[in-house]
Amino acid sequence: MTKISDVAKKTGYSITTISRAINDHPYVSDKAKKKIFDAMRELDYYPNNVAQQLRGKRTKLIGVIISFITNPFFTHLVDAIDKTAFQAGYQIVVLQTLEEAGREKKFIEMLKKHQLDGLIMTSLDDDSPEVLKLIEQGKIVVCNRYLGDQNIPVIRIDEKKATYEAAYYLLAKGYKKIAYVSGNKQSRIHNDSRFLGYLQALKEFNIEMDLAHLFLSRLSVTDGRSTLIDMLALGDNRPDAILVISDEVASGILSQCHVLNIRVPDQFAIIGFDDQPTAEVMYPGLTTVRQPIKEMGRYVAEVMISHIEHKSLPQAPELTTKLVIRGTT
Amino acid sequence: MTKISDVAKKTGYSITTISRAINDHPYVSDKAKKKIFDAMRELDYYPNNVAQQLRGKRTKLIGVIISFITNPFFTHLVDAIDKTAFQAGYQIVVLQTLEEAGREKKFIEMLKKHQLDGLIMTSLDDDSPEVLKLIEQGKIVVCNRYLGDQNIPVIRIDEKKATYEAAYYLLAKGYKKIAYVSGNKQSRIHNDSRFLGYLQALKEFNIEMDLAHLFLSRLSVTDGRSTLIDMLALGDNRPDAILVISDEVASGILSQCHVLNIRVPDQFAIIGFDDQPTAEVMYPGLTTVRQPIKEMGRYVAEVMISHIEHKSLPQAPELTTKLVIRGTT
DNA sequence: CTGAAAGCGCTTACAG
DNA sequence: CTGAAAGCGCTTACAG
Repeated sequence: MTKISDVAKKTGYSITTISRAINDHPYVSDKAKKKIFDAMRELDYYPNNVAQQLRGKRTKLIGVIISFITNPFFTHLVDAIDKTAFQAGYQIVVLQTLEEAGREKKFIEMLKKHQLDGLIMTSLDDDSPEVLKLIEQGKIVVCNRYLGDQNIPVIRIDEKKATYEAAYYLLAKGYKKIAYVSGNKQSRIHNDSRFLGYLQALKEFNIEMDLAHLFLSRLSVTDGRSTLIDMLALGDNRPDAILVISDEVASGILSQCHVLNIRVPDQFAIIGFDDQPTAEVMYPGLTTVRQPIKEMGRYVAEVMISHIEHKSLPQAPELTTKLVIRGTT
Repeated sequence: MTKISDVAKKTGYSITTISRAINDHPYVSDKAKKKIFDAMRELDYYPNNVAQQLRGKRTKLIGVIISFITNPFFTHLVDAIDKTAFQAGYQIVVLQTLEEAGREKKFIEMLKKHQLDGLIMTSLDDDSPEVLKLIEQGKIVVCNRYLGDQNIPVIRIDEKKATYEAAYYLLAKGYKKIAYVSGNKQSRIHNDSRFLGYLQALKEFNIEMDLAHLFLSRLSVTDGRSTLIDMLALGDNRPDAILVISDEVASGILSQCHVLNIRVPDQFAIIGFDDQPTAEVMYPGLTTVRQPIKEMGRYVAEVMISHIEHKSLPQAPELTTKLVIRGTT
């Protein structure tokens, strides 16, 4: 492995001068620079980043914790974060928790061990004092969905408004029995702004929520399929419209409608959430709440980098959702 | 920032002993261990990984280069790689090229600068001597699709067989004009085993390929839509079946069929490639070539780690594709 | 079982 | 414009 002293030996300059040339320091003669860069090329020398870090204290690595990398919402978010970070000279490390206990902890350790300059978390299980301290220090930035302590700053869309508008749209169209399908757990539903937005719309139309129309912990395409079957089992009390907090689950429901010869939107209107690429190619096209993923990703990356570099924070953009109407409503 | 000397001061033991306790070295008294671990907890001390690396020469980071993180094929591959690597104590760094020149080069530099222990590449533009050397040294492992130098070891499915079987299936069903739609560029098609498999099937049925039925550089849903329109423009010479080397593009074609009221599979039979989650929820369900992504991901990770740790290579699994028949054929 | 000291490959304040 | 030396936070061979 060639190292800086090899370049020094080859050129006759000191290690100090080689280092300065590499780091674009002024006060290195052009003659020296040329000789040094030539030697570096010949030796195929690249400075050992680890040694540089030990001095400079920066890894130029930002961790991004997501639950599943196979979820398109997260890949689009990561994509936006990556593009912004890359331009600023940072590299993203995608860390998936798989919703397994222990993984999150391990990733936070990576931060504490200085493997990472900062950590962007799209979910947060552990809100222990140490983690809160890291958030305060700007080492951790939380974005997207966090349903815990309300004092923690979180970058997110106006979630309540998003579901309020979607439910309102259905109600205004005359649908009366609107089911709510979410990946969220029972225990956390009371803190969930998306659920609150749905409730508010119902309230404005003087409709009482029917607990039988609440379907929780529905995460996958398969869950979507079984959710439709659960709904049909309600007989006369079955919903006439479905607000699903995930395009993935919505696509399972819609697909199952084809299997069972149920007409959409005649028998069931369906609204999804996210506007993933799939929504557009489904048949009929899936009406869904589009999230400003790119804007959110860019902004959260900017905030993270400002913290790392001790710069002033960028101005917050408006993170506005939009109901995209297609064929399922 | 608390460091090892802080722990030493607090416990009264030497730095050496602290280090040994951390690294589970034998010959540290239980009494010392207890005192040290307690102090570590109290101080919220975590060893600086960067300093450890400078001694140990390992970052425990493996880079994975993909073109787009928003492509489900890659996320599933990354998922499988990640799971295997995580178990072995490695963390994955997902690097997307966005097919932009320069990014790949930058990522290879990360390897040379020792930011990464190894690099898994799912595509490879730069086959310069230095890169070939890194491949030989086992620092870089190539998997999936690489259409260049035939002497480079690549971990991949039997691509020729995969498309041969798909095309054969269509021909055996009586389809005569089979279009071939690929994301590949014109200039690389002659090295593309998938294309060769298609040709071979045609040959066995004594059918000459029609150049008008060859659609290249088709990468996105939108490309799929326009491809269908291009086909319709062929009038009498339009294909009766379509072999698409991407579920994404296939979903664009299928969706556009709905828009234009074209019956599938009556007027067009369609076969995709990958068996992405979307394939199952399309209407009708998309017939497609399933790739053994998990097995491939696991295996490529195992090979990478064996190289890094100078262990003997794992046995290669059979990477068998399978034609999954649904409603579009 | 424990510790002093060298060294990993760099950067940077200090001196010239 | 250039260089000798200290030091970043660890690990490990050597000595006890």
